[in-house]
Amino acid sequence: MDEKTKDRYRERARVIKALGHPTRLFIVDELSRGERCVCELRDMIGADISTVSKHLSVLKGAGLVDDDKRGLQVWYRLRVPCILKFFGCVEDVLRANERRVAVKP
Amino acid sequence: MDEKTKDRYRERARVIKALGHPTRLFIVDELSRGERCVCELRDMIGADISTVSKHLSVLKGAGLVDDDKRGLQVWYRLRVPCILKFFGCVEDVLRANERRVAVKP
DNA sequence: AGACTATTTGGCTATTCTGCCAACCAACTG
DNA sequence: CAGTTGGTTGGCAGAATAGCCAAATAGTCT
Repeated sequence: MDEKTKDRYRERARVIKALGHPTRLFIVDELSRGERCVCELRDMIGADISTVSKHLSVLKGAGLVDDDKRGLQVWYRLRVPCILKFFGCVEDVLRANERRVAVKP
Repeated sequence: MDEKTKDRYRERARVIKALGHPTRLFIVDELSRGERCVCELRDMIGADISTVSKHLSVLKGAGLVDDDKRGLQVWYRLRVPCILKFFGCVEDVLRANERRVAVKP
């Protein structure tokens, strides 16, 4: 595998890794319903605002969300909605896993 | 957010996190073309076989692949093919990112 | 200007993840 | 049965992540 191909996989992994955290997954889910400001997200998540802000910057760095300052608040929104379709597939995996546990204990 | 909802996000994140590594992404991509044994994957990846084996066990733990021993070799295959559709979306994100870099340097 | 609010950044510790080596296990071969 | 091959597991050192606090920044309001 040449270096350029490896780089391509690295970039892809970076995008996916950004989704691989419960809090960031929640944020993406929430943003799928519309724009949210950081303080709204912090209230829903219940973590320190600096923690929420860092999660948002991971999502932004991966190109998954965009932000936009209006007055004192910063509003975030989803940049690439197709992500959401993927969540259905993740649910399929989880359902299959539940069956697997039931069948082979 | 109640504890049950958090757990649900944790499970989803675990599945996605399993995909968030260049090597594992490569493996999934390769398995989308058919079954592969560990030694074939090791040759393509060029890492120690124990490293490849551990990546496979992460994927298996997440319910993304299944394995099956035949003779000396262990063959792996994708368990939930819908994953592949997602990769198209990841590419969309990367293309959008390239545009972003071009526009705002 | 000074006080106040919303958010980001820096820094730190604790935890998790990676990848290599060595040891081990399982199935085949002579 | 001894030797060989293909894979997994345990252990460890180094890298990357997460989350909190404190400090810095940027807009608003008086």
